[in-house]
Amino acid sequence: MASRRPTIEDVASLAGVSIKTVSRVVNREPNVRESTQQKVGRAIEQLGYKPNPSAQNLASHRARLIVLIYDDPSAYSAPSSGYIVHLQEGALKACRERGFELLIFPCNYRDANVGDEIQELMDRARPSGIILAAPLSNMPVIVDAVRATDVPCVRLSTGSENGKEYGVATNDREFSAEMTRYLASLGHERIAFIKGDKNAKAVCNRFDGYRDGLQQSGIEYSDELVAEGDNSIGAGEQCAEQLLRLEPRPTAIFSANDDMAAGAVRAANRMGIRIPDELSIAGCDDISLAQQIFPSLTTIRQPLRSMAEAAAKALIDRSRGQPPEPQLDVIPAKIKVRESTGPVPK
Amino acid sequence: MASRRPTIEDVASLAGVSIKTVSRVVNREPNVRESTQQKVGRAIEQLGYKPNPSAQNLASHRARLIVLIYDDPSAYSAPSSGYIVHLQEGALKACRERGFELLIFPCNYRDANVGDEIQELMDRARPSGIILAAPLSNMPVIVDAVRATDVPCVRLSTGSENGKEYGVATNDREFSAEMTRYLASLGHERIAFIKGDKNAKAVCNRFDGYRDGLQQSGIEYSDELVAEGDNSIGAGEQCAEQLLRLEPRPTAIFSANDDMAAGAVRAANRMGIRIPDELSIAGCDDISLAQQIFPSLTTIRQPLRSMAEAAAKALIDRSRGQPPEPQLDVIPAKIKVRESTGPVPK
DNA sequence: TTCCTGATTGACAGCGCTGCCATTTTGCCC
DNA sequence: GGGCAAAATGGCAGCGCTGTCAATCAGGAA
Repeated sequence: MASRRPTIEDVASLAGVSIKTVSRVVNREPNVRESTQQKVGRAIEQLGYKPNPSAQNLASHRARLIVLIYDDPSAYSAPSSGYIVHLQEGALKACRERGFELLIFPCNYRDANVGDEIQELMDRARPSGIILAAPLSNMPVIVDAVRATDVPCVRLSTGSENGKEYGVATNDREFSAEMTRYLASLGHERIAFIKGDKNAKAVCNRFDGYRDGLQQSGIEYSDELVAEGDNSIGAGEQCAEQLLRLEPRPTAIFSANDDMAAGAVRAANRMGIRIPDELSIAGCDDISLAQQIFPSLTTIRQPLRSMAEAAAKALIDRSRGQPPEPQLDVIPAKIKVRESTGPVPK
Repeated sequence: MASRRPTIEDVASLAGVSIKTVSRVVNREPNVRESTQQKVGRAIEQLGYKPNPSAQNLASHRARLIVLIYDDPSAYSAPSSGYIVHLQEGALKACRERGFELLIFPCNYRDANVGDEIQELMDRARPSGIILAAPLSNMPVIVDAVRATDVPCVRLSTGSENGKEYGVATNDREFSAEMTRYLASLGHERIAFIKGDKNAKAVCNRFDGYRDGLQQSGIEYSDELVAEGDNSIGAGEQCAEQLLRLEPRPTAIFSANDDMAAGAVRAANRMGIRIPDELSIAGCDDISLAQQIFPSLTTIRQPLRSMAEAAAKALIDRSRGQPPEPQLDVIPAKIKVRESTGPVPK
């Protein structure tokens, strides 16, 4: 049983064709007679043949590899791990289905030499494509470094300023407006908002959505009710503390992401403010943390898996010569109501 | 500038040696004169040469690749994402330093065809080694499937039953005893314990440690104070609820992992029991969730990063012909006191 | 000086596949 | 039946490296 792995030659001789024809079948190239495909297919089956990716890559000058670049979760104020894991899952799914591998690449954009690191990875791994996760997808340092490598790239959660490139995003502005209207429909009028990192375009869109929602609900916007964090839990905690010291106190806090919303929950708990009896809190993203804390967060389920999957799929298709069609693929998100929101207190 | 990437031949001719000598320098093989190494090194530097991994792999019959296999976080009751991300970080660090890549492979051990999936991955990627994360590292289905591939494997958090293989674990039993003694030192006498999945050896060791700790503190063990979950947050919540209905109520709950401890926090919050005033809760692992919930968890900082790093390092060394020395590398963990524990209520 | 040993270097044949181009076969029209 | 374009297949040279083994060199013993 310890025999050599079958190679394309074994398949070819068993099927009685040339290795080139086997290669054609394996790569689903056109112009192969149906009967030949069957014959080769059977031989592949029988021998349990699996192409050697190193040989494929070497001969074809590209690796069947997608790289997912994201903000290092161990770095200060990086998005929490749930966010990344969801992206990994989606990208992995698309890759597996197509015989590609996924390489993960956490990186710290505060490092002076991120650019070099990225360049080096590309040199070493020669991937067919790059997926750039938020918030990195909007940071000039990173985006420029990636562009310099001339490897095709899909940026996640970029705004419409995406330009000529293909991108994947959600309808941030719309769903944020919807969440705001939802809070208003519960009777809330003093609805505070925690803004996120200015670099993250998607997060900014959410602020616009918040204002839209207020207006649509006939509530006047007030600067006083807005705080700005850096997307981290700690920042959310601080912002919430500040907002909750206002007189009169806001009855709802809507945060541009779940991490900061989780921080707001911590702050409220610490200050002895009951959720949702005295205060409603809502987030965005629906990372796993949203369900793990108490009370669980009302949030917006961002289709992170689907987004990463669409991105990986587009890159792989493209590497096979099928350019992606839309310039910005918008995958809609929807509200998920949990325990942290309720009617306005009397 | 858009010139062809330099190959080993370019380096060889610039340095005035044969390509084989360049190969020797690149691979740090012995028996190369110091002066030659310098010469080649300079040429590599000057050209910015990077070896083509596909060519290396093809010629050497193995990929410079480590696979990290873990329980799919999207599957029911899987460990939370923080656990995995820490492992990824550690493994990635060791791989990067040595020019290896890390492939991630979440899998669901409940799937009937996990074995096939693993086999297929090995066929496709031909990695130099496998890191098996807990709790998969103790599941016969998975372990057998991995053994069948004859790819070297390091299992994480296995018990001493690890056999002839190299493994990495922590001193679970000892630190659990220590945590128990710590709780006892705060005056607690009714210290409950939430056991985890029987399959996870490490988690079982923690139960033994709990009993040791009780004994060392002169507290009698009682079956009544022990509940058993499946390592998930939901299970922790249920177990805690059950334990907190006992009369008299336990004043502390020690959980075999952080996820279940987080579930216990949820249960206590839901039941209106104040932490740590009325109830102390402690976990194990120090996953990021431990700091994100309120109150933050007193726990045991398990050196997940270091463990994964040691595992990857051992595999890479081994693939280079240096077999790892110890059979079970024990990396000590230590207690991290946060907000969830306090003196026993009067 | 010559010979021998071990350290150092080089030559070259693949590794298993794909790209390119040549060749054969097929189908169809006159 | 001949002629021809298109479809189908084959041949083969690499891709950039490593393994194997042969060749060369340096240094000391005889």
